[in-house]
Amino acid sequence: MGITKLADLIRSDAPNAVSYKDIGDYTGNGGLNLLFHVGDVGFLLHSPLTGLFFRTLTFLEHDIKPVFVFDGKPPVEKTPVLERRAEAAGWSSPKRTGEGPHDSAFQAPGDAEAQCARLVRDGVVDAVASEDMDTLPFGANVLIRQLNAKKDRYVETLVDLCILLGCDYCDKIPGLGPKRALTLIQKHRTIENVVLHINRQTHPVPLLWKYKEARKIFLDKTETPVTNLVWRELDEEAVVDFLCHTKHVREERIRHRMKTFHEHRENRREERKKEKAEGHMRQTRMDNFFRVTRKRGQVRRKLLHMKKNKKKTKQFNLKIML
DNA sequence: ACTCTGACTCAAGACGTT
DNA sequence: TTGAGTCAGAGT
DNA sequence: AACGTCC
Repeated sequence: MGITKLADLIRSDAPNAVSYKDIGDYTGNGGLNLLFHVGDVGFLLHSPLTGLFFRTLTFLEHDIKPVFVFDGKPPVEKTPVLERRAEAAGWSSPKRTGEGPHDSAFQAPGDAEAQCARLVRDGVVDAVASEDMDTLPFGANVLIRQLNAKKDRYVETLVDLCILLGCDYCDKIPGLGPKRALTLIQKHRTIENVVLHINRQTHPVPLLWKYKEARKIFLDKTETPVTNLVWRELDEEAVVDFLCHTKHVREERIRHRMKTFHEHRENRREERKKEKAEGHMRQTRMDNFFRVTRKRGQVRRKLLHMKKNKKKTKQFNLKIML
């Protein structure tokens, strides 16, 4: 679990920091947007895999190029869990829990989350959507965008706040919840200072508190192992082969989706050509996106976070927090 | 009065047809 | 299973 | 919008 309370805090104390955008608003800007996903290898072993296929095409149709990172952990012991989840989703549990395409999947060394953050930070990708793609991405998939250069200070502040809110890497100060944490951090900036100003009776600092280690994990600036991602076009035959022949998905379904995908793409191509012919680059929706984002004047954090959010049916929303 | 916590509940994917 | 949302009760 | 199917 990530820092769940952060979502609450943002909702209550910085509602303006969130704006909702349709996924379509990213389309048509030259198709250069990258979006980023974290997944579990286990998902490739089971039925939701089909969903992954469909969703990926939806991304592509919006000029979003997804990058998938899978946790390197062996899914073996997790299998029962995944099966149960699959059942909960209304599917019969798959019989073949064999081997997924590990070799074709990119596995992140160490913590995938951290890896993702690094890729964003280094500008390799634009944004991160974390957690399964199956369940709704949420709190943990809030990942950071545009924390370059001078803004690092704010990142540090945010990190300290998150540690106070409670993260996976160290204890928190009991009795110190979101409200007080925010207030204290705003006032004192760092955990060290906060600690000096709290009532140690009512809010005892954990013994051997390893918040510095946690901080280090968050702020870790070391290597970005995967620097050069290579974009490969969709290989229809390979997909069909894997999904249909190996996983026994009905081929017609896949082909059909693939067909609409190509049609969609063709339409867009012509549209773009037509626009170009007209000569005038009219305001793209992307411009609007930035304008909206920037116009938040007094925001508490000069960070840009992105959050992917899914709505009932097929519409995707993006939350952008400044 | 405000804040924190824990215990509880609830839902949960994508497509196509009707 | 997970995570989100709500509520009651204890704590400040 | 609701529902059944997907495997």
